[in-house]
Amino acid sequence: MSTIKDVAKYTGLSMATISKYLNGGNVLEKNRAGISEAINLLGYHVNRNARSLKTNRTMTVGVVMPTLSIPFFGSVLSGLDKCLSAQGYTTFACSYDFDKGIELNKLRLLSNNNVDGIVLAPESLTPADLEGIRHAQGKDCPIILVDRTIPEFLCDSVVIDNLNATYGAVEQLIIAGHKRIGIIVGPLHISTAYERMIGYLRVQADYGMATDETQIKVGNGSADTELIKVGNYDFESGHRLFNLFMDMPNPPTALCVTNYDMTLGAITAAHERGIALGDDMGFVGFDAVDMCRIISPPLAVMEQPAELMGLRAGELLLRRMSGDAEGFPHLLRLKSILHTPIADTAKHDLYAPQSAMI
Amino acid sequence: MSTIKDVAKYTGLSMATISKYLNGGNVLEKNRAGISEAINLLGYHVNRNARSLKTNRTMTVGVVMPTLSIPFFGSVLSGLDKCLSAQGYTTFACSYDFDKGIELNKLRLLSNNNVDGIVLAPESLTPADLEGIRHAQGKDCPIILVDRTIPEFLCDSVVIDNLNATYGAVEQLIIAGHKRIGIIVGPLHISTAYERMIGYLRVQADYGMATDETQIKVGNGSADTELIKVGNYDFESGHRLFNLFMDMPNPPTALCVTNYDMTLGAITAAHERGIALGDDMGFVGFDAVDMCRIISPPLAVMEQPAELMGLRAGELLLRRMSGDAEGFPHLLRLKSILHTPIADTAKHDLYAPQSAMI
DNA sequence: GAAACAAAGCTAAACGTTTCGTTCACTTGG
DNA sequence: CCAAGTGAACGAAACGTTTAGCTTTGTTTC
Repeated sequence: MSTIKDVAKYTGLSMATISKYLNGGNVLEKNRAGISEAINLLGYHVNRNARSLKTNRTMTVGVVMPTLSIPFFGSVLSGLDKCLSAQGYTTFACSYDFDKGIELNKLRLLSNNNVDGIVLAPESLTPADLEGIRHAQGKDCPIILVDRTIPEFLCDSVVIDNLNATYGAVEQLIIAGHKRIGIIVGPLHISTAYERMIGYLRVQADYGMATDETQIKVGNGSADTELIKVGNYDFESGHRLFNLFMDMPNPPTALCVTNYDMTLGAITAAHERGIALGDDMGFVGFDAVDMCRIISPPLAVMEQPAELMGLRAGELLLRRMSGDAEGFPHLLRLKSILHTPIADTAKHDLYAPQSAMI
Repeated sequence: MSTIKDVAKYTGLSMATISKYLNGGNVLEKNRAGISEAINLLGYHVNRNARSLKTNRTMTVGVVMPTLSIPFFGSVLSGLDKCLSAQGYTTFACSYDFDKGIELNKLRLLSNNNVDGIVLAPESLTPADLEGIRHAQGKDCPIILVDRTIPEFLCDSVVIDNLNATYGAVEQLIIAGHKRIGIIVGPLHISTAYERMIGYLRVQADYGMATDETQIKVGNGSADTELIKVGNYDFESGHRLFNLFMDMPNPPTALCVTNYDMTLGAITAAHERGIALGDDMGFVGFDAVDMCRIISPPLAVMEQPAELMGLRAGELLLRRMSGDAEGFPHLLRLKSILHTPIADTAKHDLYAPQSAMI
């Protein structure tokens, strides 16, 4: 493998000049040509390790996700990569398979691994864990949280306006005349799940519905009430809880299901029971846009802009890595998009200050 | 950030000794203790760049996938990461979004990026492209192909026994008495799609069925015949082609659909038309295991061991990176698993020499 | 107690860049 | 014609490791 020294020797210039050329400095036109020729001839490539050793920047960012086996996080990663690779960064991706130990480990590994920045979709990490990480790393390496926040931990974050998402979804059902609306949410220690539940509660309060029966008892492990069921964000939960709802003596007339896998599970269960969602019962799902559009009758569905979320997180991270600390901690909430069978809501204006946030 | 020099100074030992300690060499017990203490106190971490510069190994592998937004490739990645991170490697993941230009670019980037190994699920790359890459990199950096092979390119690969997968799937349908069996395959320039089609043709030949009407005309862009439809491996294809089949004057009585998204599309279309798959018509899908199991009636489905594929690719790559070139090029075919509504086939013995391969 | 040997530690030279402080060779304006 | 100014190139030191080859120390053996 040839080095800068070889190129210098070949061209008769000094190493410093070659380096300047490589980094976009001023070099005479005739020398440019010579260097370029030499580089091609010798098959020279920059040695990123040597460069990183010297500059203390690796031009890599680490990404840590709960899993990569569901499309949502894959899309986030995809958006991130698009944004970052355009600026010459490469992305280290890893998942922790919902395991707290691995989550912390991977994060440690990355932060000792000299990445220039970190993007994390957390699940079980505490503020103390994160502080530990932040403290351990020498140079400061910005961290951006995506999709989920960590209570009491100050950090830049890019998330969905979960509260307004369910607020809007359930509002549609209310306007359609439903009085008894059920919801299937995720594990409540995950911020997205909690916020979605709050949106559900709030819209009903605002419309003067939903009295004591939607009272929740968070903290004792289960928040299940007659109309709120807590699942695990997986297919099986959606399927099981849909059936649970339908087996009630007085089932809800409409349902909101709050993530992709659970939506698939619920739709499947409905088909099995011969219930035509949308006709026989009100329904809004999450994320399964293609599927809900093509099904008949088409279903209303809330789309989370996963790829956009990755993109925005990337942009914010780029700013932080360039040393711009303005507005820290910055919280960016992206609007989700309600696709109704009638007409999609406008796709522009995806930013949303979460007006009604608790 | 403290360095080996600081640790050396603190302990009164030389840098060489500290390095020996870090790399598992012989160091006196009392010195071990001292070094360990110093490391904790000073918050020392190895600088991977300096180490890599010296050793010419980065302990990273690059992974290039068509997309990360579908669960299959995410699972492959997950398996890879599990295997490699256990040996101290970290994984660089990127996707090329089905774009040939990006595919080549990402690969180039990685291979100039000093990764120690590469895992690739190719789509449009030619043997010449790959040879170029191989030639450009100074030290040899092993490449493993996953899921798809490249014709006429010698390379270690880990793939599914696609031929036997459809062979087995369609055989089930034949045994159940079906005489007219349709198949929805993917783009035929992708090896998986082509092989799956061949399996379909061969089993029918073996059972003395399927004469001229299943003749294919590959090469003129479309291989569509009455019973073979070529889709794009996406939801919309599955939906559309299922309807196409059903709108025929003489539709098939059974159908095999050969990937996840198209299976979802087909199931959806069937529901819309009120066709009970499994009862009204024979059906075998691919990959949507959870869904097919929970649906009623449950559907037969062919599961591709995605995570295992990642695992095996990781193991093979580890061997290659350690310098063991035995048996190159090694082709590993993993058996897919047929889940029938009656009983799953045994899950052990996932290796399959593809006996009947063309 | 000397010779032989092994274990542990040390010195110093790399690895391939970047960058700081200089020098050199021109222009230009007065 | 000179002083000042400018753009391009240079020399050399550093970044934090690893490692070959050497020295010291300690133990065993006769």
